[in-house]
Amino acid sequence: MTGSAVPSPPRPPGSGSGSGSGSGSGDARTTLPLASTGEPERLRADAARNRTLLLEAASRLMAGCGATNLTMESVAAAAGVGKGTVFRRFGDRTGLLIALMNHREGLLQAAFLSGPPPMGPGAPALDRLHAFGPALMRHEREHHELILASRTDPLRTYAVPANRLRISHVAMLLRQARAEGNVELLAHTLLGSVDAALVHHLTTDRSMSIEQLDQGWHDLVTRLCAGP
Amino acid sequence: MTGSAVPSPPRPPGSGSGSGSGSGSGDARTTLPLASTGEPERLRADAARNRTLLLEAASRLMAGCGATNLTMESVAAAAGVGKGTVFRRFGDRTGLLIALMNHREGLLQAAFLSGPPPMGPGAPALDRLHAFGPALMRHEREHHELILASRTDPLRTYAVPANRLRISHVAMLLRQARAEGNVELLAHTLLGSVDAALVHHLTTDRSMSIEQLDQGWHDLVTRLCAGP
DNA sequence: GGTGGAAGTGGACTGTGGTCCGTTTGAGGT
DNA sequence: ACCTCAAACGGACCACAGTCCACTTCCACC
Repeated sequence: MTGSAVPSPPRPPGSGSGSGSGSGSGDARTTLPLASTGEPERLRADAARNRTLLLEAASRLMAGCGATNLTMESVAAAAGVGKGTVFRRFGDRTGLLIALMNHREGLLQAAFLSGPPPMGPGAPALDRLHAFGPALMRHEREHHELILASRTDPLRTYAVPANRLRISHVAMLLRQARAEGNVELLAHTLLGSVDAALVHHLTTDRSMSIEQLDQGWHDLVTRLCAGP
Repeated sequence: MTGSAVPSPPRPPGSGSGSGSGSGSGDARTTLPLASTGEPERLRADAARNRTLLLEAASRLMAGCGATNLTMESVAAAAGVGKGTVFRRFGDRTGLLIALMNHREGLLQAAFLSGPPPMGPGAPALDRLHAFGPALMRHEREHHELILASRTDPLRTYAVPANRLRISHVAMLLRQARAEGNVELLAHTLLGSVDAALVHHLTTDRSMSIEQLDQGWHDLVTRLCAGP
């Protein structure tokens, strides 16, 4: 089920939508903008159909050959369209991977936006924060190949809808938990500590266990939210 | 996993001679594995000469056209060698950029390894930590183009000598400052909060000032090192 | 039902990263 | 001096990302 609620950059150049989510005021609890970049503009029927075909083809090929071996031409061929179509729709290879990633992010988003406590609404902000890190780490581990492959340009990461949502969500929780300081910066710091690449490095090359990282997250959240 | 896609280069320079930076016990104060990635292995005279020619040519071209417009062929041509030579020496394009980056890291390393207090040895660890962040941010801003361009593969970052040195240095200072918890993880978190890409994003897209980020660093260091 | 034109399509084309392999060169051994 | 061979070299070659533009299809409006 390709929900098609997935935002994607129909316009290759991207250039980001202006000032989007307010720097310090948006409350994701009340507004559910989901992936903020807004719904993709209306696609013509054939374009929408091809978009779905392409995402499915890409997913299928990736499962078979791995993300690094995914070529634009093979995706186009597998979907039965021309190569130009892939580029028009997703801008570039990274854009395709990001679209794929956003598409798979749905479950996690549902869990922390509207799922049951302690991650979803209903639990105290601090509890939600504590629950968020471990869940995020596990999610990223599951999709780490795609996530890492889609990170070719470090700056682009910050424009990915899924990541923007995470940031604003964590920032909101920090605000609710009365964390002091620059909450946006704190949110980035917190999320950086469970970054997919970092987790992969620490568990693979530095032989840390995922439980150690969970513990690290708890410590960090505790320290950042603790009153003076 | 498709067998770690890193197309192991023929002769990647360095490869770290991973001395120590022990998982949890080494003290970088006494051992100076130094980044320098040293001059790696002994190169034949002609190879060494060409290596220098290539780095100079690359630096010159980059100054003129920017890192993104740097092509391997143009570097080879400018240095008066064949394209194969560039690849043999640096493995791939990213390898060349990383080598260039390591090369420019010298001053900063000297400053925190053996410069005057408060960053260099002689000052209390906590002071050194506080001084480190702002200096690092300014250094990265100065070279952000090269730094960002060299980050094509997120995992590779952790193998870059300069970054490994930073990590172990910060971890050492944290240990000396009696920070509790997983110091290696804390070091990554701390450094992540002043990551070049993040700083660029926050200052450029989110209109934060560098002084706000300095403040954020101080708060973070204070919280992470504060006793209970 | 027709029609104008914007949106979408496909595939030839280009530039660059990366590989391969036959040739050359430097340095240690005799 | 000469010999030997691993290391270094160079450039032809290949694959793939990304561009371009002539052509086709949808759909909003008559």
